[in-house]
Amino acid sequence: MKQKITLKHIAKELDVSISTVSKALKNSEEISRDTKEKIQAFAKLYNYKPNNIAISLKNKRTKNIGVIIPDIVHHFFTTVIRGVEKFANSKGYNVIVCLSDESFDKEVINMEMLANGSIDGFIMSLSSGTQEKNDYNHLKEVTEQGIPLVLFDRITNQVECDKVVIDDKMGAYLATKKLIDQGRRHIALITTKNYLSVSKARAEGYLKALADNGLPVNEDIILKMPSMNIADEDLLKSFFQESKVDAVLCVNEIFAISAMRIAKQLGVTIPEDVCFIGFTDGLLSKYANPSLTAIAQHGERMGEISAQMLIEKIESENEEESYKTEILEPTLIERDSTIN
Amino acid sequence: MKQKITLKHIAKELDVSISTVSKALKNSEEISRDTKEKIQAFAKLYNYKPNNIAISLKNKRTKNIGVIIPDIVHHFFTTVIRGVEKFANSKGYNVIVCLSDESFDKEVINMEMLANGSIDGFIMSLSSGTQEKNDYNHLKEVTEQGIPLVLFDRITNQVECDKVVIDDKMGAYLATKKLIDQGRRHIALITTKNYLSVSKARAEGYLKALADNGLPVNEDIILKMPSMNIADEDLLKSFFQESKVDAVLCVNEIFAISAMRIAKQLGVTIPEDVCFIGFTDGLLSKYANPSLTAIAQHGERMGEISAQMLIEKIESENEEESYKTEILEPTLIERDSTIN
DNA sequence: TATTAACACGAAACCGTTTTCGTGAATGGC
DNA sequence: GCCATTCACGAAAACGGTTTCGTGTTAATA
Repeated sequence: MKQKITLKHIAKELDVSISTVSKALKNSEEISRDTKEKIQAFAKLYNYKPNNIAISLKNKRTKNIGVIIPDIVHHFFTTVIRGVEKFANSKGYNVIVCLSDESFDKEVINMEMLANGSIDGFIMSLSSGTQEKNDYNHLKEVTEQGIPLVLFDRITNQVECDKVVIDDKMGAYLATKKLIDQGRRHIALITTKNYLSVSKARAEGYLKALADNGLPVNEDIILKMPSMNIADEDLLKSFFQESKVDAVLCVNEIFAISAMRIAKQLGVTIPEDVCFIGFTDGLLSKYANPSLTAIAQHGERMGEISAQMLIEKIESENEEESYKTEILEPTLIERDSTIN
Repeated sequence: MKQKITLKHIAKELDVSISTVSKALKNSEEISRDTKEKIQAFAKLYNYKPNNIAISLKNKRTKNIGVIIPDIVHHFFTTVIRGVEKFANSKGYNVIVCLSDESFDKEVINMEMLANGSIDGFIMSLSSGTQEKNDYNHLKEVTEQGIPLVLFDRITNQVECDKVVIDDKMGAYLATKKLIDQGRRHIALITTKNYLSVSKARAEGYLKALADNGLPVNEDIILKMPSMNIADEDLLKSFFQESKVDAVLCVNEIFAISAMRIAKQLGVTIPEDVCFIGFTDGLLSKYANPSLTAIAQHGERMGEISAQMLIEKIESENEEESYKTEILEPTLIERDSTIN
């Protein structure tokens, strides 16, 4: 096992001072050409690489960014991470990923772990626990310390920082409008409990589209699922048996896929009898049968933009506090679960 | 913006030395009770937290582990990360995730970035580029420096280190055996080019099952897809038109789902006419129509074990080089794409 | 020849901790 | 009242770099 070589080793070996070695390796003008060549050759031979930790301590810059997300086994979040990674790596940053597991406590613990020098800034999406509890002190503490923070997708207006979202309301509006234009009049909404910011915005878009087109709101066909990661199949079954609907908008893929399956079992033909549109254009939508028309959330783009905003803040000299909210436009990806 | 407080600040403020503060906060016996209480109260008031970077430099321990995977928008890898996160976090470690994007060069760059002090050890799965190139010098360099390394799933026997895999050969054997037991005689294998270690192992299991049951190998029904992330649909179509098969084993979910779709389009009924089994029991398998019988790879467990092995190596005192290979048993998850 | 400037390098501080060792003061024993 | 402990704390080195400033040597200038 060969030990990592340090400046001190090189200095001792070549009988010069540590500062000379440091400067020589940076090609400083101060050092004579002979000495530089000698030192550089030696360093290369022994594959010298400066120690990141020491540099971080000196510069007070880690070149790490912390990403805290609720869940990683989730297509949307992984695409965001990919976007973050891509941009961050191109700027020489590493990405530390922490999972809050939808829990407020874990979110706090993770932030505290990273906030003590491990990272230069945060990119995060709020856990449902945090949104439910409505407590954002851990975020405020971090921003007060001057650590840049970018919130994406699941955000709050109670914290001042940069934000990146897609226009969820518009997405739901687009989808609902599409269904209305196809002549659908009894459009169901399958969503979660209301504390998630995105669910709320999507419901608003749905309601606005109905209102703009003179359609009544029927509370009986707005179905709220108890969990967000899995659909309650019994609930869906009784729903489709009892309610007469000709279209369904779901706030996520899982709900949409499950709903389609149950509907098919009950003899419904898709899209003729009932059309389906889901949020989050992931693998499931693409490979569903019939394939699912979906609102694309552009996760990778979101990740890239988040990383870009964060790194700009990190590397900007001035202290002026100005925060932007970037709003991405959702896209309707038409597939076989709607007509045309 | 309140600056982070350091030992030095506390020391100056309370008019004691830095070492006294450090000891007091560690509840050292050396310091009098009065002084300790005073210092601890002050530290708590100003929410003092030691700087991780400084501690890392001092201890030569970062409490970070680096995970390098080929792709993150991939169910299996995300489950592994979740497992790693879970175990690592419970031991106070953070996880730095890097994506090699299936590229040898990126894998090398990522390793070098992290190997200079940023992490205490690596967990990784080889990129296809690396396996194709068959060059593992970057791994060897890292292990020679004494940095612990755990390889999972996509491994190589050319590097001495701890490894975690599932028994891919056994998985394929199990699946093929299952199909044979159901009376299937013309069992196709849909796989990738052979350089991926896992594909190779799975092909072996398939062949062994055929041989053990006296069935001939028909090269015409072993289909090799050009890409591993997406199925070539034209290839699949002509395959199902030309070959008469009564069962299909696929080395991943995407291939299986795509194959089922094409088959259905050609009038095949599943599972009566043709049975399907896929590798990687992910969301697609679960939500497919019909749902897909699959070989579960237990990604999360793999992640946990990898993290455990790595952290044991990191924290073990002795230098003795002994490496284990942990082999997990795959499980057949029966669903509607096979009979029973 | 004396002064000065350029050159090439080293000493030391610094980043924020931990930890070893030393030391002055208070206490105890005789 | 003297010596040896114990107590409570500080000084300083160390981790591995970067950077400012100082300095001895040489060469150019007056």
